[in-house]
Amino acid sequence: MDEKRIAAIFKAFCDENRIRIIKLLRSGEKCACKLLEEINVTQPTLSHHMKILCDAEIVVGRKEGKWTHYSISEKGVEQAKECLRQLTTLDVESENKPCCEK
Amino acid sequence: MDEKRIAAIFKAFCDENRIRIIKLLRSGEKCACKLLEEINVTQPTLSHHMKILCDAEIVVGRKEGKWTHYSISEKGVEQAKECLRQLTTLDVESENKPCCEK
DNA sequence: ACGACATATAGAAAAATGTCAATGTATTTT
DNA sequence: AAAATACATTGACATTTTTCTATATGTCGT
Repeated sequence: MDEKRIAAIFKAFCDENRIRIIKLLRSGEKCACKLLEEINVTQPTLSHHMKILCDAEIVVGRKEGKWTHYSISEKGVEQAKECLRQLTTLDVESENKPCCEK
Repeated sequence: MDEKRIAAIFKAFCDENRIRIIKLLRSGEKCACKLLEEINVTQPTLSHHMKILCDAEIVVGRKEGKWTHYSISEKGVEQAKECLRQLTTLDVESENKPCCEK
């Protein structure tokens, strides 16, 4: 995966309000109006955050009439975890010449 | 952990250059001058990114004479993984009233 | 002690992000 | 059909982040 996409995925988790939204969704699917009651932003701001979360595929939206129900995407979360794993797993294969020795 | 700290941890992973730096460190400890050769920023900008990575505890710096050797912190990475797990694990306990029903 | 080197810090400019008010688009309710 | 509701989009503004140049700090070699 390219750096830009990886960055987009983790951007989901680097705003305080988005973290609050994710925490709220742990208890299950919620519609935007419910989320709006719980976090202290205006409706357009919430909508903006939901877009970022959905683009990162951490959250999915399900439209039903005039409501949109959001929930955590198990698939997206797995991808984020896998991404974090790949990024941070040491590569023992590549021999690493010590650098900047005296 | 509070939202601010969680955000700080994941900020490590939401800049393209920092992701490149982390990828470089997978092959083992590297000094700043080596990293500088590989990513396309000035020395102060690299220094700035290293500070963010170290503050997030994803990377640790080891000073040795005039050099600073950076490496991925296994401990910090584990904490990030655990954090991601906790954030995204569904809470089956809390019953979730369906909201916004017709 | 002096010059060269490695890195950090300060300050400013540029770019990206978060926020809100106003407005648009569906859909539902009356 | 009109009003109300739920959500998205637009555009403006403020804040934060990224980046640079210039400079400071600390260490090494001579």
